[in-house]
Amino acid sequence: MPEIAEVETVRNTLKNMILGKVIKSVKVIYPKILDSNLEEFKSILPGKKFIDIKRNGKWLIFDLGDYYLLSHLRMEGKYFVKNHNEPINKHEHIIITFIDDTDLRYHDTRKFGRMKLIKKEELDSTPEIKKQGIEPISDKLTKEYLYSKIHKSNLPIKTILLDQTIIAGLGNIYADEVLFASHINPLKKGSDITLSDCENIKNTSREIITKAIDCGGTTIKSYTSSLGVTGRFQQFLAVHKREKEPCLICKTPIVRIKVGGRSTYFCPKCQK
DNA sequence: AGTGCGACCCGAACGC
DNA sequence: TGCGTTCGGGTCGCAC
Repeated sequence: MPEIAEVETVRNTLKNMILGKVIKSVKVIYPKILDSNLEEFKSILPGKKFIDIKRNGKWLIFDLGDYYLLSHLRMEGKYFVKNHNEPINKHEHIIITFIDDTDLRYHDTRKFGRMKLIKKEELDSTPEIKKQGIEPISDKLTKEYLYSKIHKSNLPIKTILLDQTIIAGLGNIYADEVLFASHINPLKKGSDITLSDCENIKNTSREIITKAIDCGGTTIKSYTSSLGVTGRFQQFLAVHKREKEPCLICKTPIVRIKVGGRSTYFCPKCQK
């Protein structure tokens, strides 16, 4: 599932593949992916050029000149660049064809991803972007900021870390990893989180996301015509998806519980 | 306002 | 073997 590091990898890879390309036509096979008017989407895109690709939290932001195309991959969204004459896969829902007869194809087995076309000046007032919190790799993420957002909440810290309006881009995997690295129990209430905890969360989230982005970067060479989201970060996971396996620090079996409806992995000894 | 939960999807894992 | 059922996961929107 793409989190901030995977989205950053997709962004960098796509920049190398589609910047400068001009759209010839658009085919929308599954319109529910769009949070925009279908007819507008199909009529506005042709003629636009991909000028840049930005990112905010888990949102990809394609710069088309006077418009932005926003794209959220949710669980399994992927982009593929293919020749226009290749057969359309059953999970390819949006096809953007360029004047050089290559396609940018949006592929999503779960159909959870979303796209939205907005005028450039609307970016800062678009709800999806406006409510993004501070990214883990931003200098603006301070322990004081985190403490102010966390210490009045009765929710478990795991749930708080998944709130994109506080930290933008952390998902279920990295939230578990950050809490393990910070020695914080995922069920600890926001109101019990200390300033020192916040400093740990700030530091470990920056370290983990930076490392994950670096890992994603190392896989760029393996992308050819397909742009998956399989980074190499898996090999560094300390707790996530490691139920019953020994803790890397103390050998205690990793425990899996549900927090706020989400699978949560932690070490009961290291994360009291 | 803060919180909880169903809905959205469908492939994989599971149960019989 | 093959069928039906359950689960997961990010975010939204509705209910309380």
